[in-house]
Amino acid sequence: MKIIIYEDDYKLRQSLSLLIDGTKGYSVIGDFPNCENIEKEVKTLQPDVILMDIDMPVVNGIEGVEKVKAHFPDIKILMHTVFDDNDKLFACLKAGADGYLLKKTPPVKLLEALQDIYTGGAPMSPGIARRVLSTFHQLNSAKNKYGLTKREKEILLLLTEGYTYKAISAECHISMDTVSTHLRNIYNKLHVNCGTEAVAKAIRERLV
Amino acid sequence: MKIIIYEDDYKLRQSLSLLIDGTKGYSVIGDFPNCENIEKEVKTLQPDVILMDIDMPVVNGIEGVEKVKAHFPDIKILMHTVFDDNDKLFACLKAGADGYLLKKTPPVKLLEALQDIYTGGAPMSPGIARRVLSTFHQLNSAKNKYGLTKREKEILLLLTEGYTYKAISAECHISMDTVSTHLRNIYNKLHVNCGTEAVAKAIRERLV
DNA sequence: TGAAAAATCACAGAAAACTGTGATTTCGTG
DNA sequence: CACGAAATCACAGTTTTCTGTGATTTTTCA
Repeated sequence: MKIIIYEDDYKLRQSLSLLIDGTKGYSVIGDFPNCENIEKEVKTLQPDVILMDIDMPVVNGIEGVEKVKAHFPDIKILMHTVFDDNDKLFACLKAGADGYLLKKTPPVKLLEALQDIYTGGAPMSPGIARRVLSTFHQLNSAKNKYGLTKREKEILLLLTEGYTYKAISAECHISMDTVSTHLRNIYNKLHVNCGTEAVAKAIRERLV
Repeated sequence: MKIIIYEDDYKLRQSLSLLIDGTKGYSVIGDFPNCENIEKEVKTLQPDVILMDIDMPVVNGIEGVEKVKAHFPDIKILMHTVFDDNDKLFACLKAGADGYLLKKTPPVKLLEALQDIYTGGAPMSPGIARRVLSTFHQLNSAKNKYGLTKREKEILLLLTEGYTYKAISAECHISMDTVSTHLRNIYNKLHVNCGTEAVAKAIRERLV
């Protein structure tokens, strides 16, 4: 397994390099203090895995991830950082990071994580994984917090699909005035003033 | 750590129970073939962790998760299943599962996962974790596949927030006709016919 | 610096959406 | 069965949105 390390702290970079390169099966083929020339470095060295800090001068880790993933989506990137706030975390995940470890992770776990990511896993520190999963949780909950009726949901759904009042009336076999009434009630229940706002709210809060 | 097992296969249930209960620090306080009376069982036994199969007769694991999490959100639930398709996976996560292991997981890893979930982690089989992370990936990509200009994105954003043409014209210090023109171009680029449809597409595809 | 892209404005008619007010019918449940 | 919630319809007036057509100015970039 060929590894590159990006880490601005010189001593830490050396320690990591020693630890990893000194373990059988792992080979550190490069280490750098920031992502300024990451494209060239990756292209030249062709690593399997990149161990990536976030907070680095000049070009930070998140930009680094974007650059690498744009050209080499198969190279795995393991974030290694002190940040455990949601903003940084999800920015990394969106950029395409394949794993996310906090720096307090013990060396043994770090080596395991490298192995894991190399073989198709997605290692995360415990709290991080929990945070990621919890983004899925509420998706279902509070499903009907606005008290929409069955018919109202049906009509709101059609509205989100671009149906006009007339088209809805045809689809539901009711008069346009009835559609109008339903939508009026929907707008009141959602506390919005027009169709576009209702659609936005419906999709954002997954009401449909 | 007090554990309940839900698993319809009698022999597997016995094996799991023996394995886990026979390990120091783990205590299996109940095992059942389905989730029919899960609320009562959980209330009576007060487990720390539930090991949950999905495909069970009468009341399946996903419904089980929903029932437990509705009343006891702090009890951790580790899914243990042969299914590795996205539908089942995300259904479980939305229901509130805290971890997801495939049945091919070796016993040692299963015990580790129980420990992990108990201490606030979210253990997942390698491929599963990868699948979960990849849902975040594309969120950024194809950002501008419709070729919207800066101004167009700005106006589309306002539209999704419920601004009328008039309000947009005020906000952007341009005439209503210009707003009209911009939106006309936006609708063309997005291949939609009206504002609501554009808003729906913009939010669904995260253009704004 | 010259062509293309982006942003701006104008006018006008047609279509659609929104609001107010009021009423009837259907349906499920205590 | 009675009651309330849900669903239905009607009418009318106002506002907003959409479409067609055409044009000018500003910016960007090869």
